[in-house]
Amino acid sequence: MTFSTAIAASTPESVATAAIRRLSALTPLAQPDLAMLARAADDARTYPVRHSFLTLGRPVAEPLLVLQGWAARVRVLPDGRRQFMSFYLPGEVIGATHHAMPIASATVVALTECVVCPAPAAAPGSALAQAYAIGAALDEAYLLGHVVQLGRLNAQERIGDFLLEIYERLSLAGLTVGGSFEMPLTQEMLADALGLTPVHVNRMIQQARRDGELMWKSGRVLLRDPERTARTIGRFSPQVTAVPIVPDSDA
Amino acid sequence: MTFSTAIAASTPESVATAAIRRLSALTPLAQPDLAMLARAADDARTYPVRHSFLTLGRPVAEPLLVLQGWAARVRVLPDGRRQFMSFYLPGEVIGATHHAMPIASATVVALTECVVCPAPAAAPGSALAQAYAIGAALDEAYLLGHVVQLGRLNAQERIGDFLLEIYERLSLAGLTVGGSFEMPLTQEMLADALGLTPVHVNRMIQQARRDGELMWKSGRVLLRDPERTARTIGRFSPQVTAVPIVPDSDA
DNA sequence: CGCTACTTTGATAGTGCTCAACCGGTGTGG
DNA sequence: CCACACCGGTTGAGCACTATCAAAGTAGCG
Repeated sequence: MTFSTAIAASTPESVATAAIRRLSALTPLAQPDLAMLARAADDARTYPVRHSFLTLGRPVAEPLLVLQGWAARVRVLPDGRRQFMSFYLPGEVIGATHHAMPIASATVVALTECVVCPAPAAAPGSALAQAYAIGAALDEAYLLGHVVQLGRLNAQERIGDFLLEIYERLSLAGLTVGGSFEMPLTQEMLADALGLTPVHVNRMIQQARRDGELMWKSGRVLLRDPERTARTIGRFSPQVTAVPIVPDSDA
Repeated sequence: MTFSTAIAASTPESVATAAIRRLSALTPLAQPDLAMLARAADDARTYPVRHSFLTLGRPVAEPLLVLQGWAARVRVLPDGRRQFMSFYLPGEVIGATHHAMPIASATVVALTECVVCPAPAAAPGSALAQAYAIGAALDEAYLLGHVVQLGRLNAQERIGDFLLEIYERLSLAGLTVGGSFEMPLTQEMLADALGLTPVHVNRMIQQARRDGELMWKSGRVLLRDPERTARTIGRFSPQVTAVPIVPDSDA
């Protein structure tokens, strides 16, 4: 209940506002879907940092919709090296097992305090089902982007690319304010996402600051010129709008 | 028709043998499914090296079952840097779009001459559907493994891990002979998969040879002691058998 | 025989890592 | 109210791993 109060305190917002905003951004949702989500949010539960939502090799329970907070898929090597493989932000679904694989292929832990609720089952063909599908596709696109990032970008580019991706993702949920956003990760966590050392992450961030690329103070990041940064990295942004939204007849 | 002749020439083998063997290894297939596969293989087509099965941002056509050869998902940065994100080996499916995303999130190219056929649609609940589902889960597990590899393994470990993974995957298709297997990738391609330089890949391979870890001659690799190598890297192998299968009669 | 593609080798530079210490804010207990 | 501990961020020195550039060696193929 530390920094999340800033969001939860403002009046007409429910705990599910950001998540609903993101899903609506993927596909405009109709009333029944919104009602389902509101109802599901009544079962919201709060989990502390380091809580494991899923454990590698253990069965997957129901899919969870993240309402607030950050979670991540992580793998820890026997010698202690750690790698974050992907992140779950508000409006994203943990354990959306499109394929009927009952076994978790990775551990999912809470990076911050997290509020989650059961992801309501979408009626086949509904807008919510569409939103889930797009979400799953984005998931994979982010993962592919992560591979490129780790394989072919240098430290500075990785940091820029990562922040741009987070910026885009949080924007979908309405969690950015004028190019700035909450970044609850420590530099050590960032290092574990980017395949770097905490010390080196620190140095590269400082250089980016000196170069006027970003501001980063007390858990909040401001990207000075996202477009320019994206261009210099050659960042590829998965386009949500790539899906033709044909309202009348679809799958 | 270069090295693949070694496989295709032997008599009772069809062009689909390896693929069928892999799918059967994922889940024992019954007669109707096998018949479907055999029929689909009649529509097999051969594509040359560098053929694009899918192109980033373009619509996805029908899913394709790889019968022979290797393909890969690739991303090329504006400045020419290249990264392979995942591979498709015989028995694996290109464009298995579990989520209804009509747009390709990556380009898929043939790394060798490839024989592919349309992946026959599986009846819901059939063994083939189950095989596809397990295949999709493995796909994701390999991708997650790739992230860890690029993020937290050094050059030698990456090479070892990669070869072990390929060894396991080819084993499912029956394409290994006593710990050795065809490895059609050039060292440059390997570098693009592992996020390294061709020169450095070459040096690390030579060191692995000197250390007695492997033999590598004219496109064929022999791992001397896979278990030991796996242990020293701390490799995590996704378990196919995690899915309950009735034990008494298998392939 | 000469091409082309791939592998190998050498020398040198640079990016990122390791180790170690210090700084600053925050929470806790005396 | 201050001492202390703790966590995360910051800094420095030195080193290791990997990249870069350039060239030579090798094998298949027309």
